[in-house]
Amino acid sequence: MKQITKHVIRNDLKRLFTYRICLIGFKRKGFDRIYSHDLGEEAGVTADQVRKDFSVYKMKGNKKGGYIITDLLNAIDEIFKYQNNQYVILVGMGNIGQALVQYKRFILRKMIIVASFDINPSKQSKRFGIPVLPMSMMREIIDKFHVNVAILAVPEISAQDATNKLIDSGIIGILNFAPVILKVPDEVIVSNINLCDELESVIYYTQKVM
Amino acid sequence: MKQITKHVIRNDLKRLFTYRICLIGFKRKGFDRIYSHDLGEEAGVTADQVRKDFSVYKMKGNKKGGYIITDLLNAIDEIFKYQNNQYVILVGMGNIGQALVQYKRFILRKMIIVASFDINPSKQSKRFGIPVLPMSMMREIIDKFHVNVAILAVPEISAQDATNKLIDSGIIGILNFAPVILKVPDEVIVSNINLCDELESVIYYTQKVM
DNA sequence: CATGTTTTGTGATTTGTTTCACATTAAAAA
DNA sequence: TTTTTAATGTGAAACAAATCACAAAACATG
Ligand SMILES: NC(=O)c1ccc[n+]([C@@H]2O[C@H](COP(=O)([O-])OP(=O)(O)OC[C@H]3O[C@@H](n4cnc5c(N)ncnc54)[C@H](O)[C@@H]3O)[C@@H](O)[C@H]2O)c1
Ligand SMILES: NC(=O)c1ccc[n+]([C@@H]2O[C@H](COP(=O)([O-])OP(=O)(O)OC[C@H]3O[C@@H](n4cnc5c(N)ncnc54)[C@H](O)[C@@H]3O)[C@@H](O)[C@H]2O)c1
Repeated sequence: MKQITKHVIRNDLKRLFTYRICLIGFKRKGFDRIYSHDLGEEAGVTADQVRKDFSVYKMKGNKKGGYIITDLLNAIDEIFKYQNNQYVILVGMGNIGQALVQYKRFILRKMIIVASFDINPSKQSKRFGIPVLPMSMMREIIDKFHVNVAILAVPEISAQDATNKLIDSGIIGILNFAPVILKVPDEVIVSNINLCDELESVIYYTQKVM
Repeated sequence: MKQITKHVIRNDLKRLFTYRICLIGFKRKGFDRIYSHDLGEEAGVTADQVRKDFSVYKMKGNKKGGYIITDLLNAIDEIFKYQNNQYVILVGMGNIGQALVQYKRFILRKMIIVASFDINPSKQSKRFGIPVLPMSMMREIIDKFHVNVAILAVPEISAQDATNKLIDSGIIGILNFAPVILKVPDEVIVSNINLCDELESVIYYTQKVM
């Protein structure tokens, strides 16, 4: 077990995701070229930052002519290896879990929730488009679909237990919604979503402004 | 309208939130003092970082004796001004909106969703513990409860429209779940939650590991 | 009461990220 | 064809964040 749980997603990678969303938007509007300036405005960063990011990943544009959108999208896809669907599982079919399994955009981005798990048998009988299974079936599903990543949406009190079971079953990446710092081995990636913190931050900053 | 939408929550502030969660946990377990080392382990950062953060905000501990947990919690509360309840509204009572209005932890942290809004009249008749109102009542509620901050959970296509209406009605902080960069005036704070990006990042990092 | 140990507190240093400045290039205009 | 303009590309500089190193304090021990 590691002492320091790193769950930091590099900022430039986050920006690449943003760029991709913006680029898809521009493409849909009929553009096939884009200037760093315009992409920056849309993505909420400076043009310098855009060019620097592209420079780091060796994406080339045309002096005076801007960047070709499909080239950029291909390059980004290459960085993130988007050939195949990525299968994930979800644990905890409560309020937030049920919202997530119905989120269409995951599928658009080739991330498929193949099954969800819950200790509560009454959840297991409900229909959400994907099967809701007992915890005992976790390993079987993980092996069958070669799942590496899980979304964790169980109550705080159960989060570490569920994490242990996930790691035991072969999971090496967790998107964690419980406001808890999970103890995991070095090689496991954890990314924490803490909506209270986010909302509180916004409140904090609005009060600074006034 | 500003070109560069900054919606960055400073890193040390985020850590303060984490520290608070951990400190509350320690307190509940019966501790009243804590060493930077132990807090760091729980919070997933180094002991150095903990001490540095506290040093910046002038929170003092006792050489050899560690920090007094209630002192730290009071100091953090002071930084974030936690005397009063903070009222917020939510727009878009779809899958994610419904999960959020039922999230108890917001209330624990004194953030109260006083009302939600939806264009769909069929949502307006449903019961979720808080009223679901038509968009036309937004200004009235914002004024009545002195609301500054909104949670935005409408489809991407409606996000900018809804944002304009929110800002028009006096909102100056938005927690945005739509995967869209919102155009807002300089003084408005936007914090974007992009769950696709987060999940994709985790997948990306797990594939790097292998 | 001196000595050793543990822990805080913080300036100095290192590392990482963003911005700046400008050379380079390609297209458009003269 | 030459000049001007508008863009990219990237090393250097500035800035920000994290880590290091160690002095200072407090307590424990003999
Ligand atoms: N509701 C929200 O909007 C929201 C927002 C942010 C974070 N969260 C966090 O997400 C988590 C879930 O929140 P929720 O509101 O959906 O809670 P919930 O109580 O509605 O759902 C939790 C689900 O997890 C299941 N569960 C409990 N222990 C389990 C275990 N050990 N293994 C498998 N399943 C288990 C329960 O049966 C239940 O279906 C919590 O940690 C919460 O803090 C929720
Ligand atoms: N479902 C998820 O788990 C999830 C996860 C992350 C992000 N999101 C994002 O959150 C947003 C909502 O997702 P969802 O799954 O809840 O969608 P949804 O379709 O279930 O709900 C959207 C709700 O917004 C209402 N609405 C539409 N236009 C409106 C407007 N102009 N003003 C007020 N209300 C309006 C609709 O009536 C509906 O009730 C989307 O942008 C989505 O990308 C959803």
